Amino acid sequence: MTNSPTHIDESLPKAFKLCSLKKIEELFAKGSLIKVYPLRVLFLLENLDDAASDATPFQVLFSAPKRRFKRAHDRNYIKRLMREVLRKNKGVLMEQLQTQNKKLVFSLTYVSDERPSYQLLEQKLCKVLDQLIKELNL
RNA sequence: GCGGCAAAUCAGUCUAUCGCUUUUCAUUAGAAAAGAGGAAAGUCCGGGCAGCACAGAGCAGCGUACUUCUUAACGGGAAGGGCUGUAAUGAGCAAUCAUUGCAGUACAGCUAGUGCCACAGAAAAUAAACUACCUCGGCUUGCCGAGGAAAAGGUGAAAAGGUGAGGUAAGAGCUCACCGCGGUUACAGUGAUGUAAUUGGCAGGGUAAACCUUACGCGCUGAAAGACCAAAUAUACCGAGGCCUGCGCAAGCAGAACAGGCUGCUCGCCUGUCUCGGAGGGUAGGUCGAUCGACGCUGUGCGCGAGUGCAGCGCUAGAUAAAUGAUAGACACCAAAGCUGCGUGCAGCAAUUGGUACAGAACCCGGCUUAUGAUUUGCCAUUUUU
RNA sequence: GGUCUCAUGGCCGAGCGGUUAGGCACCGGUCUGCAAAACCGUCUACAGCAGUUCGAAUCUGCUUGAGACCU
Repeated sequence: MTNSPTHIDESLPKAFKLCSLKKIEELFAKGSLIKVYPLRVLFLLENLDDAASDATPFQVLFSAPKRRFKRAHDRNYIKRLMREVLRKNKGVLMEQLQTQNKKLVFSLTYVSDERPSYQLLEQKLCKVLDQLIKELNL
């Protein structure tokens, strides 16, 4: 998972997705909260063992509430957008995590009532990433 | 031109960059191929599939309800019949009837029983008699009493067959003609039903999307079903009390009692063996189910049709906190304003701006319902012009 | 994914085929120097669209919204 200088890795395969039910429950029970409207972020930091070297530096969960978006295709659209933005802007976060040998588990929840545009979401999500990196360095 | 209904087709396309899921290939890096819908939706029906249950019977419950057909099945679909509304035409004094077009139709049974029908009205279902009508009697001469009758008035959603004529004190299916309604018979039709003849003076208002009756159908639960792997396992532990009857030396057998099961209930059948209290352990996940099927397309035979037989070709998502996307550009289509032409609301033109619907598979099929952008065809209704 | 329930004024809530009770709130009045309390009065409703029926909040179908349960 080393980034070459010429080619920026913009992939986001399934290993980065948070699937374990136990981890999710732990996250929602103990996670810390950051709010950057229209996003709501819960996160949890872990020390990475040497044995689990193949593990990804972070795992993320995307969520769009059914309460606010009645139609399935609207929820899918929002989750796709969030994933798209994260995939393009995750580089800095990855580097920080790898140098500190830590693992981050976090969730992204969209809490507005309106369908977002790509540009708006990118701007907001970059703010979120900045804050996360600040938290890391504390 | 606008609106409605029905049927059919499509569901924006291409390029670049960066990504997602599955499969195949490759030692790796990576490469190639495939990747949402007509409704994937609502979950309103039906089936496959799976588990549990199932000697059998009865009761309850749920559903369906013109006929015939179609199908794996259906509450779906097709064809046909009846009924209702509406328009036109025709017959008739009228009541009403016939034909045609269009639209609708949850359309078994109130003549099995029970219930309900507010208000108004005399009376709301075994008929009855407020006003008015007729006869007789009385007198204060416009009222009272007795009787007749049920046509007229008014009420209501609905008033006890309708119209016309005869008849009568007045009237009444009281009688007659026609119409409507019911019964029977014959004929036609697989049948719903239709046609004709004959008969009944007419009895029996409506309501079953009121209880209900009749006929037919339905075992229950749904992929969070279920199977396998892994892991774990408790009919365990502690305390208190109890341990029935018969036979038998005993082991055991039989019975009783209790508990449980037969997933709506009962009969009936089967299984097990003590009760009370205390304390207290454990359930990360993975694989299959799961995508070749009542499958699709083409041709052809049968059938009015829904459908169905045969032949050929094709393989067309399989995810699992859940994949098919984002950005940029070009083209296509729609709308708006602009210019030109004239028949003044149409045609042509180049460029600009905005928009391109409804909506996301979650085991799989057959329907129904709802949402929705265009295009084409047919039918119906309406408006305007020639 | 599956199963089921509910919807009546601003809020709570009765009504099971015949003019939609009642309470709270709001508004107006009486009372008071002013207000509160009390009393009197007014206003505002059957989620929507069809059907059955003489008549529907109630019965039936479809739609919309809200909520609950099953791992």
